[in-house]
Amino acid sequence: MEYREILETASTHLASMKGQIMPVLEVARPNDIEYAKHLAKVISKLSPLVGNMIEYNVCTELNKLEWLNNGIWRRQDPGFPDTVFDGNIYPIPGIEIKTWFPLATEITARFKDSIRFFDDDQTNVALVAWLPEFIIFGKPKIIDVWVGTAKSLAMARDTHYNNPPDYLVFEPEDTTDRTSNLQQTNTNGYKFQGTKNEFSKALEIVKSWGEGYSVYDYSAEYQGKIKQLLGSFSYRLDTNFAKKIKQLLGSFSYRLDTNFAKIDRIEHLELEAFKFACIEYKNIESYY
DNA sequence: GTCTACCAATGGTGAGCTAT
DNA sequence: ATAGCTCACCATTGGTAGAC
Repeated sequence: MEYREILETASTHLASMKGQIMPVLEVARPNDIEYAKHLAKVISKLSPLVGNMIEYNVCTELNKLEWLNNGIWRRQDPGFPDTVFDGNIYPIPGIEIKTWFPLATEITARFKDSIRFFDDDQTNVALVAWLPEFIIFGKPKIIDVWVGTAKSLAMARDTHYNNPPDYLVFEPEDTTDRTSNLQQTNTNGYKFQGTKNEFSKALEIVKSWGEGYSVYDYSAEYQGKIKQLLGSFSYRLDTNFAKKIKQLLGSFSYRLDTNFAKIDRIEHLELEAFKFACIEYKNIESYY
């Protein structure tokens, strides 16, 4: 089996898990209305725990299929992606599992990995939407699954966010010399915080880069340019003195955007369609 | 083996803006 | 007036290295 074939088979199988109940835990049925109200408020707290259990379950599920002695699916936590095919196939196929509790305010899962890791398109992302079988109580139930390529998510994210000088997207630094716990793999986003006047100045600089200045590019050259706007010390110092220095160097104030790459916001076409399909389930009547 | 320092990464909430 | 949405911000976690 070739790696694309393995990914394809696994992805199809994951999609077929729709409707499955995960017998991992059960929330007891509330006996009175007061407790039911309370439960409705806090049920989303289960999300991280159930998410992890679903990841574990998905791995077990995949190993039920026949893989022609090429290997087995193995869960790595921590590590990226969550689930990899451990065998004699290269590049190593993998599936990153993201879980979504559709009653929460938004899809809180993020996808920050640099597009540089997906050259071979060997990684897929599965978004698993789940709810308790009776909305606020019962066992977790998979209501739908979407699978797409990691590469397409990364591309959607980078093109959606990068828009200098208003918004800058940075590749992870070269950390190959560091120990494993200090390795960077994630992109990050920074939002402009300066005044209108400063913005016009920044825009001038950006325009001076020439045609295609706002198209995202992970090359060292482009990254160097946007890094100049941010300045290496902008988030450490916020005094008038620092502001003056930054003006002299042509760098401006930015804020690290911790919402960056939430998959709810990256405007990935297929994922948006899936999202709208799932929102149906927010309507409790449609659920029964 | 244990403790401290440090770090990447994630799940989640709510104020305030906007369209109706 | 209000429902829905955008965006800023927070709390917390799991992990390693290095000193002792």
